[in-house]
Formats: sequence, C-alpha cells, structure tokens
Amino acid sequence: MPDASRPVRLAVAEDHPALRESLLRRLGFFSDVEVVLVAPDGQALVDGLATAQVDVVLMDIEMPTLDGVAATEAVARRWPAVAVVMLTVFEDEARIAEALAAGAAGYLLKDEPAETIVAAVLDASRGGAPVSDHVASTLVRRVRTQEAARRDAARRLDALGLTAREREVLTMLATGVADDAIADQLYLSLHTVQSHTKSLFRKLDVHTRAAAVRAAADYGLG
Amino acid sequence: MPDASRPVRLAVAEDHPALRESLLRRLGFFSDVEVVLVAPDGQALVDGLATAQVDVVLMDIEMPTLDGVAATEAVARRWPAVAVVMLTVFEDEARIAEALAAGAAGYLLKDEPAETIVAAVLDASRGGAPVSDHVASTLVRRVRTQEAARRDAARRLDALGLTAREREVLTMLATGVADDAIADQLYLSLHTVQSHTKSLFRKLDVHTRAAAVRAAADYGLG
DNA sequence: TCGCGATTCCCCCGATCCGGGGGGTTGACG
DNA sequence: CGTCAACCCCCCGGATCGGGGGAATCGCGA
Repeated sequence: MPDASRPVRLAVAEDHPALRESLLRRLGFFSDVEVVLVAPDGQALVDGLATAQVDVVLMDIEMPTLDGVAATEAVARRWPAVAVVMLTVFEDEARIAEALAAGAAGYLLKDEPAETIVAAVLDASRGGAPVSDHVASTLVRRVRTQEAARRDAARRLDALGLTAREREVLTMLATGVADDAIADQLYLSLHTVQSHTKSLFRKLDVHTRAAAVRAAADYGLG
Repeated sequence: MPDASRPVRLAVAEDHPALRESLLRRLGFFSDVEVVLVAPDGQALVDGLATAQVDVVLMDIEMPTLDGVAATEAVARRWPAVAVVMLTVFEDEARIAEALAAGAAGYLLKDEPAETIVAAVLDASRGGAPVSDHVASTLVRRVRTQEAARRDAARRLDALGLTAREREVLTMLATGVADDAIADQLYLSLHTVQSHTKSLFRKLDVHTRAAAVRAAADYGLG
C-alpha cells in the first residue's frame, strides 16, 4: 500500500510502440506517478512484476503472447495488492465485464487526457475503481436492464396470485426437490404437497414439474 | 434536448429545508444551470413538471408523499426526455440498483462539491450517466462479482465433460421440454434422447429431471 | 352469521420417468 | 488396423408424476 508522500509506482503494458512512447511522455509531466516498468506484452509485464515493486498497472487489452485480460487475471492471482487499470479503445460491455471479472480495478478509454489517467491511477492506488464516463454509462445501463428485468419478473410473479404456502412450495420445488422431501421439510403430508403442486401447475400454466422449475427460475426464485 | 447556448433547466426535489437551501445557494454560482423548479417532495415535483420545462432533475430519495424512487419512475414514464439524477446519502448497492431500474440517469452522493454536481447535471442533460466515484466502485464490484460467477459456472459446466449432443439435449431439457418433444426437435428417437438424459443425470449427479433443470440453470444454461 | 378462500388431508389411475440392462455404427487417433 | 469415444437404438420394471375427484378445518371479511 503506497502512502501519499511518495509517487505511485506504475507499470505500463502496451504493445504499440508509438502509443506507448506517447503515453510515457505524457505521464512524465506528473510527479505523483513514477513509471517503473514498461512492457510490450502481457508476458513481459508478468515477468517484470516478479522483480519490480509496482502499485498500479496500466494495461492494454490487445497484446501478443498474453492479452490484457489474461495478464490481468495472472496479476490479480499472483500480486493481489497490485491494482490493474485497463487502458484500451474497446468500450463494449462484454469486454468491460470480462476485464472486471478478471480482476481489473478500473477501466479507462484511451482518449482520456493525461490528467484523468493520472487521477485514475492515484484513485486505483487508494482502492478506488476509476472508470471513464462512457464506461460508467455502460455499467449503469447494464445494471438498469438487469434490475428492471428482475423487478418485472417479481411483478409478474406477484400477478400470479400465489398463496403463501404455494410460494413456499414453489421455492422448494424450484431447487429440484421431490414432493416427498418437500413434505418432510414443511411437515406436511405428501398428499398436501401434491395438492399444492397441482394448484401451482395450474397457476403457472405448466404441465410438467421440469417446466415448473424452469418457470420458477424465470420468475427469479432460487 | 437542450443546446449549449442556454443554461440547463434544472428541478430540485429535496424535503429537508436546510439542505435544499444550501444546495440552491451553491448551485446559484453557476450560470450554466438554472433552477426552474423546487419541490419539497416527490408529488410536488411531478405536479410541477406538468407545467415547467425541465431538462434535469436532482432527486433526493427519502421524501414524504412520494419517495425519490417512485417519483423517478413516474417522471421516466411521463417525461422520458427528462434526465433524473439521484442526489442522496445512501450508497448501498440495493438502493442504487433500485434507482437505476426506476429510470435514473445518474447517481450522486450528497458530499459532492457543487462543481461536480453541476458537471453531472450537464453530463446528464447530454445523455450521460454521471455517478460518484463510490457509486462507480459499487457498480464495478457488482458487475465483477456477477461476471466472475458466470464465468465460474461456465468453467464448471465445461469440467463436466459433456458431449456436444448431451449439451444440446441439456439445453432443451433445461427449458422444461419433455423427452419426446426433444426427440421431435432434434430428429431423434425417444430412446436416444432417454439415453442422453441418462448420461446427463450421471454427469450432473442428479436423479430427477427437475433437479437436472435446476442444475442447468445454475450452470447458466438458458 | 354466512360464505369464501386458504390450507390440509385423502383416493384413484394412466402416462411418464428413472435407472438398470443390452446392443450396433461411425469416425478419429494412435 | 484396432480401439475407443460418441452417438444411436431397444427393453423393462418399479417409482413417480399429472390430473381427476372429494372433504374437513380455520380465519377473515361481507
């Protein structure tokens, strides 16, 4: 963990020579970051990290020998204290999610001015999650869509008019448990559980247990 | 849609008088936003929007008569061109997701300086999704967790060593379709499908069709 | 007070499923 | 050229499922 009194020790992984030099030159104007490692590909970065003391990595995605996502995964596994910030031209949701899942702390687009990149590096070194505006917008859209779908599913589930007991039985049924096991766990007769499942099938408009499990999953149960 | 030549027309919904006045005073120093509507609760905001021309709303969450989330939902439904930016002390993921699902364009925490709030309002008026650093961090964490879980599920699915045909059958089975229907759709004999499902049950380590559907859902199929 | 829905329990029966078993053909890979 | 995995087909018996009845109790609101 760096403290505020010394510059953040930075590694840069970028295969394109011109972009790399341009980035290094622009970073050179800032005294609060110090580039201590430069790598033309992911493998070189991982090798270099074995000896260099690094706080933050600025990571390109498209690189030979070991791409940015795989390199991020390797760094996150072997040096969990190192914060990786992606710096790339790709702004699609899949790529962003992939990088974050691999363990990236932040995600910047390459058109950011140097001040923003430096601020992001400092933020990441303090445990923050710096993202470009456009990336934040993508994340917001993703969460919005997911959450709206979840709420809509819950609303449709409510609209089915299930009783409390039916909902309870459905929740267990949704996990793949058989009727007799449900009966045991709810202290009911097998006949009673079958009676409830019959009502459930009618209300869910399904005719097989498997379809009921599927429907329950679609409604967000389990 | 506002253009750059005129100030952004802003509405403020905040029930706490002192906070509201403080916010209005601080916003007053900026010429690129103009507060055209002030409401002490969600209902008053919605009523006011019927007559006022507003580009962006700064919305508190805890308010009487109509809370910020419900008000956001109402605004998003009736005036989809109006961008709502939450401005609140709540920073928990559930609250953030709820607000975004309701249609909020951005989400700011109340300790932001006035410059940041104004910049966020301008961003929102241009279709952006302004979020405080801490909120971005929460969104990143959420996406990271989800995506990592998804990838892990896919990895475990691969580890099962299903054949292409089995995977195909499982995908259909997971939707609740019966064996004979699977046979029809894949141009197979019922016996063949049953043969595949037997292998699937063994590899998935389940003993009922319902549990298989459940397992498939857990592995991210469907 | 009356009725209605929710909950619980029970019976029956045909269709389907589950888990064994058995084989045959093809194609890839050593 | 063998062999092994994948794919396909078949049989059967016991268990379960799905759908059809009916009935008693209880609580809550009309």
